[in-house]
Amino acid sequence: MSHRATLHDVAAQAGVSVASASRALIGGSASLEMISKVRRAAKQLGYVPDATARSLRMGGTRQVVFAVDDIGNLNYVAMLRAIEHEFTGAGIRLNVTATGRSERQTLDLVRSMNSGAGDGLIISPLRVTPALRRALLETVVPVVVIGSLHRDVAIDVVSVDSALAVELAVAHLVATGRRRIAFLNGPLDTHPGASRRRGYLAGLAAAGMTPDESVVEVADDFTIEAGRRSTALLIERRPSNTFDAIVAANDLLAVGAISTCLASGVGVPDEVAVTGIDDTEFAASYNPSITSVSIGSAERGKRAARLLLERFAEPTLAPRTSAVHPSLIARASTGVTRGA
Amino acid sequence: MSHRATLHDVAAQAGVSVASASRALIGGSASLEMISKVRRAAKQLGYVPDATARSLRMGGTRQVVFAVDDIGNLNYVAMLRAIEHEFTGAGIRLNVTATGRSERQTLDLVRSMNSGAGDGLIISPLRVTPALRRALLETVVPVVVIGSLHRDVAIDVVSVDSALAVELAVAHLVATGRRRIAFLNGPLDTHPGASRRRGYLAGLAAAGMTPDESVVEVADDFTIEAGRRSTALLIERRPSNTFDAIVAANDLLAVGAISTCLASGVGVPDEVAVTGIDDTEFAASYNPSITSVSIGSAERGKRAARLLLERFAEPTLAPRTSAVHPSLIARASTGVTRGA
DNA sequence: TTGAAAGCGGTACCAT
DNA sequence: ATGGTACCGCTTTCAA
Repeated sequence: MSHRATLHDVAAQAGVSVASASRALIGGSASLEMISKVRRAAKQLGYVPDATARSLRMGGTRQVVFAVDDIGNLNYVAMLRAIEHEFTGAGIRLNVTATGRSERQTLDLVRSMNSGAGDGLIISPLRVTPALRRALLETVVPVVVIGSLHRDVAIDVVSVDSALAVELAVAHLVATGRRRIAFLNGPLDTHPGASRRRGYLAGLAAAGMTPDESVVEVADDFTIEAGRRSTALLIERRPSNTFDAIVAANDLLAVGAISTCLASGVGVPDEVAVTGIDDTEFAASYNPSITSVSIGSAERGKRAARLLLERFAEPTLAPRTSAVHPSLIARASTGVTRGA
Repeated sequence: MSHRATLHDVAAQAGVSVASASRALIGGSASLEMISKVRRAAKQLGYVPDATARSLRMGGTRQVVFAVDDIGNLNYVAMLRAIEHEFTGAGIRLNVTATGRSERQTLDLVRSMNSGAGDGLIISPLRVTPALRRALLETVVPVVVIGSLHRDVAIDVVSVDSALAVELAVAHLVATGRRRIAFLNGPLDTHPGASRRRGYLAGLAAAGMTPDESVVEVADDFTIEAGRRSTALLIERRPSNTFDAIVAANDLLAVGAISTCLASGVGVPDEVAVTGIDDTEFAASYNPSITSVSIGSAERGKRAARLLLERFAEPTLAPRTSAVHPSLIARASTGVTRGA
């Protein structure tokens, strides 16, 4: 068997027309005899329908693309699992692609949707540049953004109040007696970076504290390594600029912060309390376990999938926004659940 | 613009034939005037070629599928990145799919390759069942397995001596003075589970130690949570069955082991040393940092991608096997690099 | 119920 | 260099 069997081969083998063969397999009108004849031939030849040809004819791959910046972030893994779960059963396959932090790659990916890469796109971009926004609008298939679009563009969005997440963290630290709260942020040109900074300032203001930029560091990425580097800078400036807490903009940064503190002999949570955001398994399992603000990653994934599914069914629906509420999970890194 | 522009539309707009339009865009023989005319029309209409149609005609999606069991394991993320890196530039898109631990899903995925899901498959299966082995053999597109196939089936494989990895861990523990070494394994019906058990026994034998099944636990998954549960059982049996080290079958299990030990008041590494396997970022950043045996995940991903690329170029190549060597990275969890 | 034939959107071979 | 056309594999009218 040097070549894959096509429907033609099956029809020939069964001694019927391709049309009949197609109907017999798909479930059109066909006699029982026809059905058994064709099925037998198909089995004999090991026939498998060609998805490409079917897509071309039917217009639509039964495939959805999920695009994330950093697949190494468990945050996205949680979304991925939830999305996959929604689609399984709907007979839709999920195509995960990491856009690798480069705008070029992201744009290519988004544009590829117009050439049939999938029937829909779920994307969670760190940076929403004008070019990306335009590309998303020009996409012919439905798009759902997990994150924010900055403007009222006509696209479905699942969002979370990222600033509020940080406010919750700050409030928790204040409530547990911390007085000088440092901030370990990610890049300011990302949406999370920008909004979390706002949340930090709002949180301080709510507590009647004045911000001090000397205890604010901006990591160049939302990763452990970047968190480590920036935390080292923070510590270097001590004790002249001291602090008794660090609010990290996500769990990976928090891990970087804690490991660096400990390696420098700074106790966590005794000397410095640390909080993260995302409530990943990483945070829950770290030592000490990390207080983190859940921004409902699994829930957002689930909602994104449903929005997409609903739009498939009803393409003329007005664009919708679905918001998830953040909630803080207190753990050992802020000293609240010590001994747990 | 209610409908996507097709090549027909472009040709009409430019006042030329579809054949000429195709050539002008693809790069066949065409006059400069033709090229500019067609390109202008294409831009005007926002024409984007349909990948599905092209695939059908050309035979081959420029897409490769990478299938892993647990996308939440950073081990696979390392492979993914390496693979992606190799394919980028070759103009091949990588389609990542998590097979979610269920054999059904895995089989469906593998079989879908025969219906044009991609031009090739890289798969790293935890369990190689007879059904999976058969499905892999029946696949019409090239397959590369990262792991092991148990038999000399005619498929490219990138492997690592998983048993040796555990032996290295045991030897390291022995060399650093540990005398009763517990083993936290993953499911025995997986390839890693089975071979790592062999490595554990071999390692003990090499050190002149006799195995004691009361310090061996088999977690029901290679995850943190499973590791936690099994470690709790291990600890429960102390001090009657004591141990001063735990060899975990991967980093996630190691994290589960350490966090459970610490939560139970068992010091790491003072009372119990712990080692992992995979050398993920998780291991490097944990507190204490975890001694882990690298099994070259990135390297294996890279090699798998290259094997596939080479087979694309030379389909008649004899099946090859490429082996990576494990190496131990000593960290704080075994007390060697304390204070680092 | 069945078969013949027209596409789906491209590409490539064939003449011109 | 250009246009006409067959064809990739499948689904779906349309007649018979």
